[in-house]
Amino acid sequence: MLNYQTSLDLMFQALADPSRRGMVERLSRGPASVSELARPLAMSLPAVVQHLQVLEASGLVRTEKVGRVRTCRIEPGGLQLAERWINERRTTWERRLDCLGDYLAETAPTTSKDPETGETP
Amino acid sequence: MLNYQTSLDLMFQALADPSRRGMVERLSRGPASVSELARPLAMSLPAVVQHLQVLEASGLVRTEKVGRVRTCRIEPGGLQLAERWINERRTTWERRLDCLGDYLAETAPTTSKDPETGETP
DNA sequence: CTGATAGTTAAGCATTTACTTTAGTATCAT
DNA sequence: ATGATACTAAAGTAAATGCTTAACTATCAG
Repeated sequence: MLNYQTSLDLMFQALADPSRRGMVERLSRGPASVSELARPLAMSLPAVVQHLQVLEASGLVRTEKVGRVRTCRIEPGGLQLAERWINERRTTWERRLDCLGDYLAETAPTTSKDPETGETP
Repeated sequence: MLNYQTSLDLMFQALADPSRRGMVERLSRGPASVSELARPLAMSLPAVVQHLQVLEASGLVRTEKVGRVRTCRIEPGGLQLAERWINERRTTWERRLDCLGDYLAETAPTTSKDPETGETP
């Protein structure tokens, strides 16, 4: 089991490549084989498989081989980790802005002008 | 102006490093100078500045130099792009699951579970 | 069995990344 | 003016990344 930081590293790293994001987009519309994933991409099959390994390691995609075809699907809830991190940043930042708003409203309730220059920035 | 794909590349790439995420976390609690950002990190100051350049290029952070100190702050709405992409994937995937649920319910309404006993045969 | 399909393994290579050190340049306090 | 502070610029490096090609292994259809 990987720790939180490493999981986020792998997840964001996996999403940082347009081909890999393309694969995730394709897979969120339904499962696909490796060759199906490869078809729209301008690269060799081994390259696609390597991208796929990155996606699997990140927990975004799960694959399963039956016969000679490997079927790839979205790992449900795989994106949750990234989503959570982003939401935490947003709320921390928004809460801070609220406090700042309170502070400004309290300190200078009437001044929308710079008292030095008399200008509105 | 950068296109959508490149912006996502830069954003996710920027978030894929724990030091940079640490800086973003610090900055979402309020502005900081370069040295303040560097303090908790086990690396040289130039390294921190390089990370900062990645964050600026990604649109997550804005910096401004006054006198000899460069003040760094979160770029409001910088995370929106990543957030939007993730949400789009989630909804696409969830909608698909709904359809699949409909399909299963229609095709085999009685075979997955006995609604009386709750048992799976 | 034979050939085609689907994927795998391994090795190599150019580029990018994440640092480092060393040597600066402004700015500020005294 | 002098020294300390806060960066900045440049160059070098080890490791990671994103590919490639070539050769190989299963599986399936006829």
